[in-house]
Amino acid sequence: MSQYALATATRPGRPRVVPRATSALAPRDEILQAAAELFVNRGFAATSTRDIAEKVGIRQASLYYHFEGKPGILAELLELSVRPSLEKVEAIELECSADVPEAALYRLALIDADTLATVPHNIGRLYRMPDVRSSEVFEGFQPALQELTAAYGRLGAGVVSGPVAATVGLNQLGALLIQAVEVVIRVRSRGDEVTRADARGIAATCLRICGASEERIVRAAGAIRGWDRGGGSCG
Amino acid sequence: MSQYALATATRPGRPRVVPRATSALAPRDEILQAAAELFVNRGFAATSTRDIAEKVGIRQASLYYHFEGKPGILAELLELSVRPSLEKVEAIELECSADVPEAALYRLALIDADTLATVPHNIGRLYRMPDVRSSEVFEGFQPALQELTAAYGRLGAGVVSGPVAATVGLNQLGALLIQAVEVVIRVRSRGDEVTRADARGIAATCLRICGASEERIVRAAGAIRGWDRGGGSCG
DNA sequence: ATTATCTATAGATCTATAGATAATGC
DNA sequence: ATTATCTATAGATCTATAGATAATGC
Repeated sequence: MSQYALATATRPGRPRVVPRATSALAPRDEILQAAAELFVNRGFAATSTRDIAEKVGIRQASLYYHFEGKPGILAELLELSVRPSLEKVEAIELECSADVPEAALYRLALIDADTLATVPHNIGRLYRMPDVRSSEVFEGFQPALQELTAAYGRLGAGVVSGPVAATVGLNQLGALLIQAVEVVIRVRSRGDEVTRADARGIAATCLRICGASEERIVRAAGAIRGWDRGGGSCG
Repeated sequence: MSQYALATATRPGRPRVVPRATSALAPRDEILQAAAELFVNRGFAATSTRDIAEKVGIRQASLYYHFEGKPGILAELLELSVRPSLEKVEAIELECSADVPEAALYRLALIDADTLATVPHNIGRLYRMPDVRSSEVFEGFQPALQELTAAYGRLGAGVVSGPVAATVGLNQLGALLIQAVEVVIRVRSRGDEVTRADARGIAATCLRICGASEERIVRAAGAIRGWDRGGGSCG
């Protein structure tokens, strides 16, 4: 045996009946990938555990070594597409919503849009699918999603100007803003890519929805750039 | 027996094990209603024929007297949500696209938005669901949908002004316009109603997407009013 | 006779478990 | 010993058909 272990290093465990392609992914991640693509393109309920296994190149029963069935796989995929937002929303609210509320909203929208734009196989769609929404797994995520909507609402409320406040109710504002961010999902569904520049455009749209002036928007975008470099404090 | 047949007139056929509620609907339509609600709220693949039958109050096997299974029911629902548009698109294009293209686009968008707004249980969502899109039934509707997108593209192309034409490709324009109309589906999914006024606003949005001036939009909306009263000719 | 249901059920999935097996790693 | 697979299969749906039955209508 050479001391230079190759990428194709053989793993422990009985070999697959269809030999593994030289995939850099761990088996668990291979399964997540395959499931993501099938769930998004054919539907969650329409995808059987056998479909997933076939795509990976293993036997149906072998899935259960890595996951507790289809619901377990779904749970992990849902987690992947919201964790980044949830992790950062609290920090963003604390950091700077008081003095520059529009910067905070811009930042949250940008992170969200970016996550949705880069997450594999457009799994942001899962949240929109009725078979997912009515699954037991989804119930566990509902509180987190509502909290996220509420955060958008609070941040938006700090930005809104008089005429906007008169038109759109505060409890609708959060939903409206998330809606705007989720354009990313729709664009990707059409097969188009969403660039970092697109994401900034979407974040700006969120501020416009709140009635922010173009000047405030430019300032908010500028504040972000400082963040990305320096990190943390709200100059 | 009285000569005054009641609405609850007994029908031929063996009685149901769960007696019919006094539904004005024909059994076939009862099934369509129940299926529409389940397909949209739980998903097509996630809904079994037994679920549908239960909701109607009949036995699972009895569905097959009225439909050729789940796909047959789906086909009829899909039909319901596009037939009005398809029926009228040709007439609209012939009537007046040459002299007042913006009126034609406005009219088509309005009819579409109105259909999507009033169709029962928001069945416009079906076209967006991956389990539906990958079903065999859906393939049959794809040509009609593409033709509809193409019609939006042609009508839009007659309206676009220079700066818009420079930005958005002509083959994308149709998709973009349909996208705008389908906001109706999204709004209804949120639980909100879509009024006739909302539909007019969406039709106007379509013209704005093409870069039409507010004046042209007002004129287009006015032309419609003439139509609704008089019918047919393009003054 | 016609219509609209019913009951019963075969056959096709689909999920999930039990237990065997073939690798690596120590 | 540990890990990751395999084979085999029980039990739970789910779809779709065959044939019986209970109404109305003529």
